[in-house]
Amino acid sequence: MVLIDLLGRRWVLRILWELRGETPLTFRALQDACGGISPSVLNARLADLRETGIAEHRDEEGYALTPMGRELLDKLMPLTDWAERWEQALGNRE
Amino acid sequence: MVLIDLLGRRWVLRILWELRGETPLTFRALQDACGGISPSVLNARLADLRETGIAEHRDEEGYALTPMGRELLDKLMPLTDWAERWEQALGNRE
DNA sequence: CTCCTTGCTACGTTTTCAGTAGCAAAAAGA
DNA sequence: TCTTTTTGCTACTGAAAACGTAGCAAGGAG
Repeated sequence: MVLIDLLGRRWVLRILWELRGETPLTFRALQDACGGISPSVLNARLADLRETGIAEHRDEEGYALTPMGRELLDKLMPLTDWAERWEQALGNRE
Repeated sequence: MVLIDLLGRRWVLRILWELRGETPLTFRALQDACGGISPSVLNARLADLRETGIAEHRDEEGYALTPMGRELLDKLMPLTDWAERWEQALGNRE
């Protein structure tokens, strides 16, 4: 339930997704990747993710997922299969 | 990405979770299950979920997941394992 | 000393959500 | 038939959150 609350906040899933790469992203790079999220909100969400041990800020590198955060992302990735079929089903009905 | 956008909206994950049972829920039952979400927002989110074929309203019964919605939930359920370890790790550090 | 990058904070505007009230339609009960 | 309930919402106001832009302090590069 705590997880539902966290993931249900706007931008959290997106940030997780944008941090899927191997190399860390700077604050501004992450902002751009998310398509122009405002810095105050990004900062708030990063605080959430850091407090819960999902993301971290590495000095001289930028933001990245913790090992735990990466596990979470790994559990989320299989959704792409479903999402593909889903989007196709949606397309066929409009 | 469309999925990230949809699931990232407030209450959507929660509604999905509350519809996990076998029997459909009425509008008000769902409202109570979500802990008092306001009806206008619930209605908006249900519209989102119906438009995307994830939930549906069955006459004389109430709201329930479509087969596709249930598949999505099935893909989401394995997260409980991770969430348990995560909450435990959080508890140990505060 | 200047210029650029980085990680933010400030702040006014806009959007969304919360919370309560209530309505029309259908079903249930008397 | 005439309430009373239940159900699925809509309306409205105030509060909270997000947007969008500006800008600042600290550090590094030139």
